[in-house]
Amino acid sequence: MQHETSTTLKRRQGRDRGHEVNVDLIAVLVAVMDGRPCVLTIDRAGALPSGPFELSHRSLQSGLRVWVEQQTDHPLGYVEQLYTFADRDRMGERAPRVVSISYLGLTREEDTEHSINRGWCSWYDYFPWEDHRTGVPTIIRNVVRPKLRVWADDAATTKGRRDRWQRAAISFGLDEREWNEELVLQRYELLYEAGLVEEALRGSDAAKAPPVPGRPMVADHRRILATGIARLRTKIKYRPVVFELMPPAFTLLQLQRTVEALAGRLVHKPNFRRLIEQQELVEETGETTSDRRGRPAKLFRFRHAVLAERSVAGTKLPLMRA
Amino acid sequence: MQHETSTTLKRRQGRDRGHEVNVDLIAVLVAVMDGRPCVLTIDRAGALPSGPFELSHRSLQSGLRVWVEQQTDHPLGYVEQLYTFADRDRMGERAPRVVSISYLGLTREEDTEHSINRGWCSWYDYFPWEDHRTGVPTIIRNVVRPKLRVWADDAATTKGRRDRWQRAAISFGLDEREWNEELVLQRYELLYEAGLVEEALRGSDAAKAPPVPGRPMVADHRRILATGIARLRTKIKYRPVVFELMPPAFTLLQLQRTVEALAGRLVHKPNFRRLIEQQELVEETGETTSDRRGRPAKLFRFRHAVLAERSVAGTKLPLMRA
DNA sequence: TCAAAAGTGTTATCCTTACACCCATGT
DNA sequence: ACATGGGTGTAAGGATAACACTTTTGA
Repeated sequence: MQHETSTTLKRRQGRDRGHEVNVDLIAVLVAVMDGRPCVLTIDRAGALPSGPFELSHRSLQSGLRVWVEQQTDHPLGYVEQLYTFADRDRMGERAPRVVSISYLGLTREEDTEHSINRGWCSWYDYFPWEDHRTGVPTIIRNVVRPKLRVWADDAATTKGRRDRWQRAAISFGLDEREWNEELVLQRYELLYEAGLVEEALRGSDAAKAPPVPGRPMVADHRRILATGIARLRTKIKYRPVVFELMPPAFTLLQLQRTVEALAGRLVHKPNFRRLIEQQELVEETGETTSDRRGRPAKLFRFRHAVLAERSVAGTKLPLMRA
Repeated sequence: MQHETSTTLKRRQGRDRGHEVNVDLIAVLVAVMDGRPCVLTIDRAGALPSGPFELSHRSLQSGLRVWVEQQTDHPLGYVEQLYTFADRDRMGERAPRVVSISYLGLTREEDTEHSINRGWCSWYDYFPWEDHRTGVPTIIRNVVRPKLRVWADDAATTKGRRDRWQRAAISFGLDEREWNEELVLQRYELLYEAGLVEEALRGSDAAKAPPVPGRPMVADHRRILATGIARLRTKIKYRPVVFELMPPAFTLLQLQRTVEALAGRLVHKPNFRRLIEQQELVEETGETTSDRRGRPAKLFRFRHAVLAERSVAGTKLPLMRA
């Protein structure tokens, strides 16, 4: 069995035909406007910008750029690959086989009427349970928790009921547990499994419990969006990616509000400022703002040098000194 | 431009033909045998187990399992997706267009002659500069550093030379910089860019400088392996994945040696033990070993409960208390 | 004067790191 | 005795979290 190299190579080199698949490139494009973390869709139905990967594309990323710029007139800045999906059953009814390679993109967008019309809307429209900036959303106590309770109790065995409830409680921070903002995908998948989001009910005609509030999206796009949010919430903690979402000059409070919009929770102002300055992520421009009420704030810009200077990796292992 | 939904949907639903691509599934299978972090290849040329994604496969993962089990007779345990590649130019000469979806798999393998014959070999054969357990490898001082120096000096401008050397120094921990074991992929890509690995020389017939030591692999498999190692070195720090590589019962030193094999550096024994026990990752089996010299060691097993109990996510933001 | 936002100082606590040392077993 | 590995104690230093407080502006 181990000496299949030659046949394997033949397959890789395409001499065996018949395994061709359609490959889609799909983008989660994020911008933060006035404290709202927004995602770009190409229509009201909630479809992320996407298009097929073609032989003419130089690479996956360049193919993605082509489609996004064509569909949205929006130039693409920072981009990173998210995940590749290909599950049957999750793409809606009788969908043909497609592999979706998803990407996360970060940009800046002015907060104008025009922008909103062009399909930017808050990701909390799709995930209302994710915004904890003003405390635990009431929807969790009033809707999510009771519905998950029912789902858990619906399990066949005692152990099944306990396991379901434990998963629910951990994901959503129930029963005195801490809320963990990074578990965006876990939460969505749990609701999907429990039949509590619209996407999960599409295949079957069975009369199920009405879903939890939160705008659905086309095909499995809401799952892809959840993947993107989760990735971004994790990444802002160890890489200076927030700055991709900021204008060239900004105040520390603006920066803080952007982080809070993404994380979906508030941060401690004095400590946040120290954290940023101590890490030498920013430098003063010399200017100040005074457009709003309150004391004028110093303007800062991102120190692009840190991208080269540091490799920033948390250790977390008790290494020996060299 | 924004109202392309219908055409986009048509494309997604495959009504436009002609964009079919071959999709390959490819596995980086890892096991640690006697202090050596091993990767499975299906031949002596250094080909990772792989095969085409077919319409009959239920999902990407299940397709992968089929191929790996067929090509290696090895059952697949823990699996996670790594990255999806599709660069032209990196697949060897005139290769046709292929999208490679790569996975990382962790297993246990007995350390027998049989195993070695079946294609397990140390990943440090492919990346000799990555093993810092016995100090900085001589190959870095004697080969890598001088060759990168030449490459850096070969840049057109002063700034180009400075930038190249800075990248080299950060990646490889030169000039008093700290070694960062997570930058496996960065290092390989840098060597590739500098024309210092065999894979980079394949296309051109130009007489280039001889490459740095380190076994090459088929197509871009060494890059995929580097991606897998990097992922694993990062992940062991925040998820209890090491245990996938351990036998059911083990001593703390065995666990430590496994971590060290993966990280490519030594850890501080007393602190390592405290870290493990304090996190309640393991529990005593009650037995002890005495097969070797030295005081008999307690045997431990992984507490599978922690997988459910905790969600383990580092904060790193100065959050406000709830 | 007050509200709102900018900023500074300081302390308590925890985690990481490092060092020092003792224990148990086989040769 | 000593080498090898197992195992504990503890103190220094740094990062984080929390609290209290001052400053500067516009209404």
